[in-house]
Amino acid sequence: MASSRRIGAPDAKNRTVLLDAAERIMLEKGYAAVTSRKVAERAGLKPQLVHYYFRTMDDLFLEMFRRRADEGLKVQAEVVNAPNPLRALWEFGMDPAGVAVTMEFIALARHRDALRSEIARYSELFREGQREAARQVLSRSGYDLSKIPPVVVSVLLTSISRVVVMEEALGLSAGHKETVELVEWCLARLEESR
Amino acid sequence: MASSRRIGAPDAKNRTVLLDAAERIMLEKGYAAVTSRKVAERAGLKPQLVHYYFRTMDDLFLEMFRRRADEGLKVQAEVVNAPNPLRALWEFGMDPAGVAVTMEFIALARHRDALRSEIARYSELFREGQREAARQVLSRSGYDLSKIPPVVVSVLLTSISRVVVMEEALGLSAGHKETVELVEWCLARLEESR
DNA sequence: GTCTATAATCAGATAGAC
DNA sequence: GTCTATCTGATTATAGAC
Repeated sequence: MASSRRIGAPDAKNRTVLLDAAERIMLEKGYAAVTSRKVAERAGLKPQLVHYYFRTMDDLFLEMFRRRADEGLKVQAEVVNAPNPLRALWEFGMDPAGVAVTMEFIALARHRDALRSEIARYSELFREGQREAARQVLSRSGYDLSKIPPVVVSVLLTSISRVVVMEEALGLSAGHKETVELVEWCLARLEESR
Repeated sequence: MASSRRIGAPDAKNRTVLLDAAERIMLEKGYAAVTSRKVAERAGLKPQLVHYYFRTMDDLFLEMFRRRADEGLKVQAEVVNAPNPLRALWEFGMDPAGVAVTMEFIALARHRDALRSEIARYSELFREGQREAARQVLSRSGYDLSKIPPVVVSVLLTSISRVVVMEEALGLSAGHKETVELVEWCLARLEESR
């Protein structure tokens, strides 16, 4: 049942302050540490204000995710205009903070349905942008798109960067150097005309 | 400060019951839902018993992880004896429950140091086992090991299976079919003598 | 439109009883 | 060796004041 309690304006300054605080906590301490008290404390506000601007903690997480994903889509749209789009996408995907926050949202989403479907929706947009970039690069370089479906390039770049960065964060690095070298060798070949 | 409170015997029946309950909750609802109350409820025991058998919740998580990882290492050691070891490893890595629990532990570990280093230690063992399997397969098939370092095969199989399974759980499947086909085509080539 | 006082519940942990 | 009574504090959320 939807509560009738009033909610703060979407463009209020404190709302943004709270989202910023929540995001920093999520990155530093994980999603489970994002409680109304800790968010408020970090924002320098009273805990009850979290519930004034966000009806529930789930709403807060949803807004955090949307804000970040919209920003990420903008960055990706610029990144694919680089001289070597695949290489630029790869480096974009190797950003430790980006990977960490994404992993937090995915872990959180496994059991929060609203967040889960929102992540799926946005992920599809990210993948579509990457697929299109790969399609252009591959066809420009003269590859047979029926043999190397561009979308596979997107899945591989996403998979490898995420797991390598995640493992580094855990203190595991076996095989990373060799794998990164192989990926970069492949990217160089894909982005060079034949 | 180490507490002097006594702790239950490692082989007590209820200790196992609690670990089982905790593992099911982690799989179904995520690590944040693994609280002493919920674990006890699922186990049909009193909440205080969790703290009798495990000094802290962190200890409980550590024991859950060790039990599972030891079991996983045993399974992997058998799997690499299959006729097509890489293919068998790939299928082992595509197990949704295995991936889900692993992801939960990794997310949890990012900010719990004891768990983090334990995961790193075990991950190294898993990777080493896979590396050795890949080394044997590749050299048997006549590949040049200096061109395709076997450890890369391990990193790639781990990365791709984890992310594909994770995305499926979110309801995202764009590019998966094509990627799985490519992986299986590669595996077939690697495991066939040339 | 913005914020506070307060309810109701849940969590981790320990000392001490059987 | 096994389990319980209980403390202390944190957490989400709402109704209502400014």
